[in-house]
Amino acid sequence: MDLPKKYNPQDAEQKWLASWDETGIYKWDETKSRDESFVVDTPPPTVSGSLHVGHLFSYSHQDFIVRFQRMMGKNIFFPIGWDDNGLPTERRVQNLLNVKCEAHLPYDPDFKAERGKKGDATPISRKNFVELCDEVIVDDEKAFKQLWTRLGMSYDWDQEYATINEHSRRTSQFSFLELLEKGEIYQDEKPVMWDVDFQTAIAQAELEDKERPAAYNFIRFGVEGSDEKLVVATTRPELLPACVAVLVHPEDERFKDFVGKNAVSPLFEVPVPIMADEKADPEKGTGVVMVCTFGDQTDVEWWQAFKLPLRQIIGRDGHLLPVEFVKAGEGGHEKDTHLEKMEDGRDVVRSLGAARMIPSLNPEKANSIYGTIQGKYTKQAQKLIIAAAEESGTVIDRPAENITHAVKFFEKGDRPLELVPARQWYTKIMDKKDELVGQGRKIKWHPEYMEKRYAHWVEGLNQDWCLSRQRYFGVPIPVWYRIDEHGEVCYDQRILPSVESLPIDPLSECPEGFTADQRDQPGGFTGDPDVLDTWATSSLSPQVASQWVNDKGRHQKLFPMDMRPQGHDIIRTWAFYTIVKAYLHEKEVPWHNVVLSGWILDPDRKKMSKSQGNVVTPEPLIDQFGADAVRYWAARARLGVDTSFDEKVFKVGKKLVTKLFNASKFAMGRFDDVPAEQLTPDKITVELDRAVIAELRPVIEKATAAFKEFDYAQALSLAEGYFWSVYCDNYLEMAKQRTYDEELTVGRLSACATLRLVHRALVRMMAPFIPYITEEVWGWAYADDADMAKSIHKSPWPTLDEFAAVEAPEHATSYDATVAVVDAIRRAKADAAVSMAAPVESAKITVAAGNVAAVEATLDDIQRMLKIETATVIAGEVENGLASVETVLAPVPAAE
RNA sequence: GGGCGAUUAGCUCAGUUGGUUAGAGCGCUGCCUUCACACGGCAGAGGUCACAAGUUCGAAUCUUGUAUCGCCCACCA
Repeated sequence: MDLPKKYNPQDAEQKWLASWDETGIYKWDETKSRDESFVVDTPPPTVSGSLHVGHLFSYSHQDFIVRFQRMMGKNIFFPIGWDDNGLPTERRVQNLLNVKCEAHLPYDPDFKAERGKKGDATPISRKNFVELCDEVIVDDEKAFKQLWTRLGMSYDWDQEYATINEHSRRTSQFSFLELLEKGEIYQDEKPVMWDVDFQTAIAQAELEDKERPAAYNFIRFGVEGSDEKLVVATTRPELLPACVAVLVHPEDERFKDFVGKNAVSPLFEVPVPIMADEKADPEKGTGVVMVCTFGDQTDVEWWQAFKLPLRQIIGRDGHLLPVEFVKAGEGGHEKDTHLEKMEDGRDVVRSLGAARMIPSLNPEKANSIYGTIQGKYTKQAQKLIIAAAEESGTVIDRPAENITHAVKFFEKGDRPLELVPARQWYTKIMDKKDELVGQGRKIKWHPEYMEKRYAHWVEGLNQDWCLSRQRYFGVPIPVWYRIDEHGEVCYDQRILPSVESLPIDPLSECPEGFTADQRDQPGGFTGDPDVLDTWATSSLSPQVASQWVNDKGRHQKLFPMDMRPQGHDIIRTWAFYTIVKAYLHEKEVPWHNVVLSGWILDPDRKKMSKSQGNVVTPEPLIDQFGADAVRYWAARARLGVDTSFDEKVFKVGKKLVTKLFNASKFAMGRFDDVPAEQLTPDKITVELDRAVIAELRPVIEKATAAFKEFDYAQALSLAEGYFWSVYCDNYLEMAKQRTYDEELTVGRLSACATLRLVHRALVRMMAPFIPYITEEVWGWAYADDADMAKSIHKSPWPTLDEFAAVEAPEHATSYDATVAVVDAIRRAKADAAVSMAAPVESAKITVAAGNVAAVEATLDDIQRMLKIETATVIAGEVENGLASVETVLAPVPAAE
């Protein structure tokens, strides 16, 4: 065998990628049964995001498990998708092509965008915009594909999908329509969490708390028919004009007498009821809370509970809306909007925005003050209100107290969320929290404690899943509405598309039976302008990959899936919503296992992320260390554990690759001239060889068990430990002298068979982690074995059966006792500062009585390894129960 | 404030159901140019397992509490 002197990872990567592609070893076989398959719900990476080493890390984890399952004989379904749906792509297209989407515009089939266009953004229709997104992401997806391929991901590229492509849109819209029909989706108009910059509603899962400085302002409210004052503490004085009530705790003696009366807000002089409620905390602020529409979630709850009027002053763009204060108590003017009970029991805000009249005792003054804040952002309005209050001299009770408190933000947003009443679509989840927790329990989480995070999230949900987003690049909500003869949109008269027609864009396509010129006309129709939350589509990744909509048989074969790999940060979104969808559609769990990777932290233990500016880009790493070494680094981290980015580990990986290359080359060179047919387990007759195989058995057993439980890190550690220490450092050294025998003696045959069979097992145990070098080495000797496959990655995972014909060593302690003796002699040589190859004239070896026979059984190998002329083994007291040795070194030959 | 996780050698981490002197890699020190590999080998130094109390014949491992760090949730008057 003529083997190369050095291993070059780059060359090997190119060579084997081409080979794997050509032979199609990673292809899913559609004809195999579900039982024989292992099905993965791969996370589609956000293609417009930047790649960093964290991606290499977590994606490698999936591949370890998949490659193990493949070697276990499973038919692997390992698709790959691209998450190109949503805001990141939308922003990229806007910047790159200088366009903006205006949903109401008609589709222009001839529109062409130019890159780098200057000047004002060109307004285009939603359909045009989506088409541009499709174009832009092609390049991103190429870059990702390149990287995943090089990393050695064993994807079946025939199963590629994208979350915005036609199939995903069709699947997502189909899901929407099916759940609508089942009554699991409804439309409602109520206060929602609203981002004033993105101008869209968002869901609870997209919230992020941020600590912000604020100040308690102590503001005096008057009490009707009394000279007394009630002092309210508020961090949001700008909402004073939106105040609809004042609340105190029912048991609070200080305020008992006020309940039932009216308070009068300062500056605007709006009479509002003083009410009692348990939720008003006497300890907080002054114990008196003003209810505004809307300062926070509690305001919404009080507003609903007490049927308070709606005084919406914050607009969807974050500016203060125009309102008019009118004389209070003069009938006919009270046009505040209210919450109404619908026939189906839901509460709905009626006549939204129709009335912006607020009753005041002094409308002239109120209008004058409001005039200074109308149209301003909330922050400016706040300053102006405080200034006005200070100016009046009677409103401020005492100086403001500075505090910091958590404020809700959209996770991608820059300004706090507002609560704004709006018509949105929801998926019902509040009514099935218990069932959803139950579904989580049916799934195995790796690591296990992650299940609690899921359960806590579900238990803590306080609202249904808001599905609609007021954005452009996404899956359109497939609904049209009738418009009545007065031009009013009738939201309860929905027109739904047929399943066959999906996907549709209701803004550019007409419902059946209508023509385009009836759009937005009295008696005609209008399309729902919103798109679905990206999670509404991402949560269908199993159904998208399984072709649920198009091929029920195929879906049956793949669903529920075996494994969902993902980050723990998106348990509340991706994992949760996927569980929701699977439950709502099929009362099923989407997968049996979730495996959660940790994060990569920079050396300062901060999460690596683009916004922190501490990312390490992946390609140079692979260039420098090779894909195998990068994967090795990933494999050392257990699931769920955050890991710091440590370049030393890449070096260790590279060393392992080199060691495997060299050790393989050497080992194979030792048995190369013996026909493989002769190197069978039954030829392993020498005590040392049997002892070494006895050491291997538990390694195979434990690594297999660990891998079955998704603990790849443990499996690697076992294989690597055995390879380096037992195989290389000890066994190769001990057995190689026997392989130098000129005759094919029984001893040489036994050593060669051991070297080959153990090596053949070890290299397979490392194949899931370092697929390139193992494939390279495999090709040298084992690709033609009858019980193996051409590719190591299609060859069977090692089992004890392969060594069943090897008898156990005569002495149970053979290996340990032998190594103890070897170590003792090595120590003696090290103490004498001579080479390990230095000859020893005689050695008197003392071991525990029980080990004498064991050591004698391997003494010949020990002597040949350490060049010992004569050796005697005696029983005696030894420290640590191992071995001690007295050696007489041979005289050093005179230098020539 | 509630929950989850972590705390083991200078650094990065293993330590499976409590069991003899707590491990690995890197780094460090000394030695060995041994015919697979100097991207190597051998040997060595280095730890009161965060702290305290408890259970036990025996605790890094179990219980309780404390401290520090990380994450998630709640807290927005």
